[in-house]
Amino acid sequence: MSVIFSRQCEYAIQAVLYLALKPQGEMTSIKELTKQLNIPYHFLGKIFQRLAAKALLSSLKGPTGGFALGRSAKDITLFDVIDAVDGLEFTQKCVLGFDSCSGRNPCALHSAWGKTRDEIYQMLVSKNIAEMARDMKKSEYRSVQ
Amino acid sequence: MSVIFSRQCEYAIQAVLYLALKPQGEMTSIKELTKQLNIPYHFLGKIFQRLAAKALLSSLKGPTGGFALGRSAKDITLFDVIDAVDGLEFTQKCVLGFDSCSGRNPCALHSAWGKTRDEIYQMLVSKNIAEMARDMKKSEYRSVQ
DNA sequence: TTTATTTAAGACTAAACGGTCTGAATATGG
DNA sequence: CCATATTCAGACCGTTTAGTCTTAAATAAA
Repeated sequence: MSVIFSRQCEYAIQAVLYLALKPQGEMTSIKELTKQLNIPYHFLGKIFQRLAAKALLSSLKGPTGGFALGRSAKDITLFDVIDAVDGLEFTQKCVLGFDSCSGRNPCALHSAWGKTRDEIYQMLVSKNIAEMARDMKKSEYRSVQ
Repeated sequence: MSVIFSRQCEYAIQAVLYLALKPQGEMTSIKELTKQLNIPYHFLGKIFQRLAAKALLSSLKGPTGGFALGRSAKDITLFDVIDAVDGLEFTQKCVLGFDSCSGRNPCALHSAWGKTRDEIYQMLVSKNIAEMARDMKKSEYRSVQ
């Protein structure tokens, strides 16, 4: 089981961070991505297809084709990727699963989780993927291994 | 999709919190629990069966039978319940799904998530389920509605 | 002792998620 | 024009999770 985000969302994040290190506009093939990141080929194809439909990515068919970020890496956060893949349910649901949980009728973790959730939100929006990808590269980030 | 814990783990937590409000040793039937908490009858039966096998609950067959906490509510935390149902994977896995993520080879969220994860841990162990259940009752907690 | 009520156990079904396969469409370069 | 490399699209399959059903075993009370 994944921690918070679905498997395909994790893959999407990893692949988008990989694209963020490429020169703007350069096309990268699914083949390269899945080899470098160790992600199932056709599965990432599906995921990227959807992200291209939502304009988070641009795509081009044919040889020299592939995918690129739909806008500058400086203008994309992890939150954007998560929104596009998993949606934003996780920002709203009660962490203990109580349907009736609310400020007026709080569960035992309502306020504590509210604080944590805000922190997670900040974690996802305070840096763009260009910075994040650079940080990972700096600290000897290796995609495979 | 649930936030962090599986559906059955959420059910387990809800039901255990319900038991925590009962006089120690009093048996509560699956029927009462599933009615009050709006949980599928047979599913909670399965979940509680496993929790009884792990001694987190005690059980008794026959009329006047049912389930009770295996030890004092003061000696049980949500962490205990989560450990018994979902296990502790979520405390170890990389939030972005990188297999290779570690202190030496950190992902872009490694340190930020570490801090958040510690907070979540505190959230789960700093109060016992007796206190938690009382807190919820105080603030007009109603299981069904 | 009989009946009713409850958990125990395991097989079963349904839905969600992860992943694969195939063929068509599109673009490039020779 | 032709061969090749790529995405696009949709059907398909496998695994995990959620949830159901049935029967047996145990217990209590009449």
